Amino acid sequence: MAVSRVRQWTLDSAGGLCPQRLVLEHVTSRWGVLVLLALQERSFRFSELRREIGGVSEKMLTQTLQTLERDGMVHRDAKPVIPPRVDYSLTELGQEAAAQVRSLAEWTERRLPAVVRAREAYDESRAPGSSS
Amino acid sequence: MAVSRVRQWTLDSAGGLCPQRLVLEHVTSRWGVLVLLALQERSFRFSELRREIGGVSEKMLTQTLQTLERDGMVHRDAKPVIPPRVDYSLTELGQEAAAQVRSLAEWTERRLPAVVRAREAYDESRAPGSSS
DNA sequence: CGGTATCCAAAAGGATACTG
DNA sequence: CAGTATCCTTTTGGATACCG
Repeated sequence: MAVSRVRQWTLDSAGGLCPQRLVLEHVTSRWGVLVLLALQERSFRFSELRREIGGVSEKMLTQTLQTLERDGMVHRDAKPVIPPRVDYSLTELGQEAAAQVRSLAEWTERRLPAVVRAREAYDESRAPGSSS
Repeated sequence: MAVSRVRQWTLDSAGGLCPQRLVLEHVTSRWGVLVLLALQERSFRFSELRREIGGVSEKMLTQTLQTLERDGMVHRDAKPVIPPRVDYSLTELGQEAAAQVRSLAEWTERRLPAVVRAREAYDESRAPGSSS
């Protein structure tokens, strides 16, 4: 399969990220993950989504939504009313992305105990005083 | 299911990332993805892995490997010989992580054409001169 | 060979003020 | 309400030099 060729996933000739890597970056980015998970449930208005996620600045939410919209994952529905009302939802492509991300998120959650144990073992194995 | 609670995946009380989010960050990080994909094939020595991935600095490869080792994904086997020889391979947990990441990577690759089309449509719809 | 330590440039990200 | 524009801080990451 094509993905087995690791070099394909590294830098492009110009020193930037390859196209597929950019998409992966967008959907797994700090806020991208949370936007996809939230919108998978239902559509949200901008401020509503901001409250739902929590801790995200206006700037970053705007940027994340625009990136995902450009990538064809998010649909933006701006109603021409005053005050402005904009609804965000997932496209077909976005639903697929959200499903992938959710799968990864659920694996992470399932295996978190194993990771925590590994960390404790790792930290203890080189803790100061362990050999005195 | 637990992951549907988006708030659980956002910031912790101290303003940092929640534990599961940190793990996800590690396995989907720029070099973490490439390390997992490479080591899924076979084990590598440090310099060998560095060449295989390409474009990664010593510092970042070291950092990535240490993070993944601490998380219990990567096994580090340092042979006490001169010159030093260190082999890296995936643990059981790491193999699971690699499988998840590969699945996401393959989806990205499959759907890249749709993303590219979406981007073109997006860019063209607000290209200067489209309304003059 | 396989790292560590340090320094510095670049990029990400938050706070604030302002606009349609 | 839903952004945009600007500034500034924090984080990331690469280059270099050195060590076991």
